[in-house]
Amino acid sequence: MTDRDGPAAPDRTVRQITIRHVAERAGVSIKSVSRVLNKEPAVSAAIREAVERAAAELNYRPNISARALAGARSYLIGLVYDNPSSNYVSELQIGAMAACKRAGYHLVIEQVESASLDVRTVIREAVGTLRLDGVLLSPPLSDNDLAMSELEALGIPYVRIAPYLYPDRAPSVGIDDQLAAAQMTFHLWDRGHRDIAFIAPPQGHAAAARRRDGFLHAMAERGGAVPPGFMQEGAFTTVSGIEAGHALLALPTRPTAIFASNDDMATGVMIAAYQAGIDLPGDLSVVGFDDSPIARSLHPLLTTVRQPTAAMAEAATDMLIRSGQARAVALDFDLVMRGSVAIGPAAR
Amino acid sequence: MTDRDGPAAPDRTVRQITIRHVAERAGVSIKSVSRVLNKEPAVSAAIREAVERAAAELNYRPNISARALAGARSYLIGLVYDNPSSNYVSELQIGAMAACKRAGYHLVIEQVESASLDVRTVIREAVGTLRLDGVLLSPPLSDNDLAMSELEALGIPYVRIAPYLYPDRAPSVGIDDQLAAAQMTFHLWDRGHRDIAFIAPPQGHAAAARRRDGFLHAMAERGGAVPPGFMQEGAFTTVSGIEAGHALLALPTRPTAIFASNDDMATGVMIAAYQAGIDLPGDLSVVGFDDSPIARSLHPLLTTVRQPTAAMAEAATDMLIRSGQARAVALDFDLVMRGSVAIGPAAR
DNA sequence: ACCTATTGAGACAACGTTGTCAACCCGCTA
DNA sequence: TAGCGGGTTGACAACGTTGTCTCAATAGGT
Repeated sequence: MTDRDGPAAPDRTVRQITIRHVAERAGVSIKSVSRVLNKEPAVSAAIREAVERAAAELNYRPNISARALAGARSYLIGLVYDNPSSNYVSELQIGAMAACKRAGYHLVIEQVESASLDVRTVIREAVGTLRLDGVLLSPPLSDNDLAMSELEALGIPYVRIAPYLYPDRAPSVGIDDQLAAAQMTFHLWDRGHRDIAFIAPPQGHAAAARRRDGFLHAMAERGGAVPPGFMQEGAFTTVSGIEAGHALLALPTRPTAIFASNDDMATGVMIAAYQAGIDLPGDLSVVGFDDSPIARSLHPLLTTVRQPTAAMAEAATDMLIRSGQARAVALDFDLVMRGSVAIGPAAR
Repeated sequence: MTDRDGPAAPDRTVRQITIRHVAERAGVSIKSVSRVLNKEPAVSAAIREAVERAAAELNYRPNISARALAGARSYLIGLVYDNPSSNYVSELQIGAMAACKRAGYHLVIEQVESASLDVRTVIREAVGTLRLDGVLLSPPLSDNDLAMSELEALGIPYVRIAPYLYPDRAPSVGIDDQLAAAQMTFHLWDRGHRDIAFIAPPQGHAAAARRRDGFLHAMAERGGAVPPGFMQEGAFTTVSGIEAGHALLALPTRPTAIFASNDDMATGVMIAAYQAGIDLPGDLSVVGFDDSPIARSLHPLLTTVRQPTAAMAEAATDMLIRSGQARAVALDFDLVMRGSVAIGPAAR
């Protein structure tokens, strides 16, 4: 185990600056240093200042391993995800990292296959070995019973991001998917569309099912009809969007607007329209959901719903760090109006 | 600090299963358990087996904090990145995580603004506090002097992913960008294109500058001419691709093919072509570089160069974990032929 | 002036693992 | 039979921090 140190191996034996050095320089006990660093009460201003100066001068960084070993906190938050779009994960990470950085925490990421039993193992392994202070569960893991049970058994706090099922099982952060879908539907309606088709998320996909409800309720509220052929089922992929698009565009009475329950499927619809020689948005309006980056690369630019993904992760991480008692938190969403919606027949 | 435990607070006082429990159950000393777990030599088969059984029965997981504190290794690898495309980062993470998982390591991610002095702080903070065993530097940090100097000062091994500058400064993993660009250029040439324009990466952007060299050398080798107007400068964004595309398409002699040095700019070129009413790929062939997911969402599908991003990160992580002496490693790339290249004038 | 709270500070023992070193056992040689 | 060396094993002390306990000093009430 020591023969790993070749001639070029870096010198890992440099002694680090410890709390003891700081204590010595400040002329106090190590415990007082610890108190100052952890912002514990009952420290005089004089000692606090002396310690802070000494720490700054020595450029002292507490050793997280020692902290975790001695104390209760590991200063590590885990982000567990399956594999939704990379952009989505990336946004989550940005938000989570921002919150971590602010509080001196660090982010450890773990990927799992949510379908497999692997979930249990990965969580047990990561938590057991890393002593995470909390875990962020992102879709579709936010509704994964195995993951939640395991975390509960291990007694680790966790927050679910954009869950759908079991709303009160654990703290969560999300948006009101149903309201967002309804508002988008009203937008189409108000722009003069009546024949609106919907491409639903795959069966069983959680948060997204609420998008379908939002669409249907909004249509009902306005007194609009949704013929059976106007409800297509997708798989959240571009390809499934192309298929659903072709099916809808082949209908005897063609919809004047198509609401895809995510942006990838909306992209597919646009491709289908290109292929069918249909003018966008003149002959067909298309809207999506998520505001993934592709929405800004399409032609025309896609009108969609923006979820504050990064903010959601940030809020969730804060909840974990603060260990507050908050339950389900709903953040605001935005309807992003771009060029893919034109005036419909009823408003011409 | 203790009033954080509300009534609903999880019981974090559960004692974990330690090496001592395993030792007791196996009837050996804790040191022997440690030896077995670390696969040290000089352990009899009998003890090895007894320890392994006991550990499995107790479902024992070594505490990473204690390991890091007592020993030399923290079992933590850091991935530092600025913010290239989210897909790219995601691929890196997948590769790095795979290598980590295999070796019982975990991945900590840190984002920095490479332009700012922040780089130093983030690295010092993360390394100083986490005791990382190694750091993965991803573009554009792979060429960041500040980052490298800091890591060298700290004595932490690091591997650069897809670097360009200072090829021998530290171990690195990449592809041969110049060769890839040359091969793509030959591909266009061989399909009958002679008037080929190039949209270069922003000044100073590292690995990508080699793409420009590859293009120019390939053209020179075939005896082709590259008029000044055919070399445009982009900013790696879709918008800059649109601008460059419009500039190129407004030229008196229009190129029959455009080689954009990344996929986002190729997307922009396609949008510019749509807007100018130019038929793709009939009147204009377009190729990109990176094989980002958008390449598969465009219409027509984009021909591009696929970098084995995940494999690069995986190889880099392995190098870190094994602490081998390998230097610059070049992995294989692929030319992904899709529909965006048509037969050019010279081959008709 | 005395006693009692209250607050500030330090000594010391964890925490769970690995590194060091000494002791042991075995078979072999002199 | 004693001595020797290689291969195994275990005792014990780190590692750097926080939690607990104790003690001193100060303030407040009679």
